[in-house]
Amino acid sequence: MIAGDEGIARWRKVADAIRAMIDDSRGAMEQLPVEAALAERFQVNRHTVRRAIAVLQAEGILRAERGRGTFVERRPARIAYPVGARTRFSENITAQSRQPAGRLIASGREPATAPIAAALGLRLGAPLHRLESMNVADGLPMSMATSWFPAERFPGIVAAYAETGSITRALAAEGVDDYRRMETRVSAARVSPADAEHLACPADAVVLVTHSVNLDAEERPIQFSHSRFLADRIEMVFRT
Amino acid sequence: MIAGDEGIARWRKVADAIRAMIDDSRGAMEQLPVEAALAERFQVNRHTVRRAIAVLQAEGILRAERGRGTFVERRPARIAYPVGARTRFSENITAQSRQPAGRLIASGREPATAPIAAALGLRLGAPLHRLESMNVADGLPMSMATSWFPAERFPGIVAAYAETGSITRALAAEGVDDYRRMETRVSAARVSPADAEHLACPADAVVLVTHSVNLDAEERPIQFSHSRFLADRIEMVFRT
DNA sequence: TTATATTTGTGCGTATGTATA
DNA sequence: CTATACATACGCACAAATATA
Repeated sequence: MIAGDEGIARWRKVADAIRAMIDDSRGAMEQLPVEAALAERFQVNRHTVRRAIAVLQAEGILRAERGRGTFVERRPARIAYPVGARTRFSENITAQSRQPAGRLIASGREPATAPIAAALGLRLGAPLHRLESMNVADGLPMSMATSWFPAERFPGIVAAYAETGSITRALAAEGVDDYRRMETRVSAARVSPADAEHLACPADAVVLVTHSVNLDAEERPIQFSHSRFLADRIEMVFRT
Repeated sequence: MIAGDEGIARWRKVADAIRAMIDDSRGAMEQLPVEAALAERFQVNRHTVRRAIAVLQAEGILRAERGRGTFVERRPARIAYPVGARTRFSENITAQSRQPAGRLIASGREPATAPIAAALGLRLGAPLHRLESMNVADGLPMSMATSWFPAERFPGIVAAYAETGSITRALAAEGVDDYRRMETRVSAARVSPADAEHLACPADAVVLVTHSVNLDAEERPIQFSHSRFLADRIEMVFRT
């Protein structure tokens, strides 16, 4: 295909060639030729083309749709998500004139594991309410979150969230007028299969993973949460 | 393979079964049976097993080595990387009794593009020094960074970095005794092929992507940087 | 040190399923 | 209903890296 490229697998060369095609078109190419045509053009088997397309899908450059074709992804700008002591999902989203919504996915009562007990200042095994939720902006899924609350202090937190779709309002219903975020730990990973299902994203999407602790006005921990934000839809902004 | 699972692809079922095997072993399983054995056990073609293994590799659960076998990844704990106004890579790393090192990968002189000019408060096309570097802790690559500095104010910044391996010391050599970080924007993505080469990581690794601006004591922007941290080696910690 | 076997990686051919146009 | 286009699955063959006798 190219001179002096003996040691490189064909599917890599095909992937590079397709990437170059897209770059060269400068945004003009919206759809890829069909797999059979690409296989013919590069003189390889259709499987080899498919492997190349698979990696380009993983890179977020292409999106294949069964029965329709393979399309070049135009990536939308990320929503900025300022994180600070007073971070609230709904406020962040409404501030960008988008429509926020929180949906209860699942909930349960469970004993505190070591890291959560430590974060919340509880004894090991203390009863917690676990709340799995999804956050949406303008109907587009943005993130999944798992939150733990001390069950004794917040007996009705799950019901309150189910009704209001907002952690802030659910906490208010349980008597917490104000709270602030203490620490946010940020990492990243591939989306889990279960989250991918809810977020309606590719199985190999990348998520920003955060762990954070919220404190009430008396500096008592009230919530430990673990959120997964779709990395191609959100960008976190920290001011220091 | 399992009753009542008609609509699910075989490779998915195999992937789920392997994931369950690993979970069930509770860390005891270090190596997977060979592909042929798995194909026999699950009564599928070897390609089907390979596809399942491919997704588990993408999830970071497995690592295949040609000629040796397929191994279960034990994931090492991430290094905490506190980010604040006074974030310095070397201080962060030494604070955890690890040995930091910065290496100059490439450099160049180029005109400011619109976003960089805006971030640095320069006119469009103003001359910049671009500095590509790699940061290492204990000999293990941690991140790649691209930094831009106003070329007129910092004519010798590249040489100073090449000599010291530290942005802080290079800026000091150029007359900046102190600086602070203004804003950090955090997202995530798959590693680029070029970065994967330098970081010696899998081609499908996930990176935390940050964009940040540093200011000198007079609040003048002195540096715009774009860093890519390997997400499985580092966790950023923001205190708010 | 040298063969040989083992194990993963690549590539092709073929067939069939499923969603879309 | 038919043709198109991507998705899944199997079988075969050989290459490349590693392990073992």
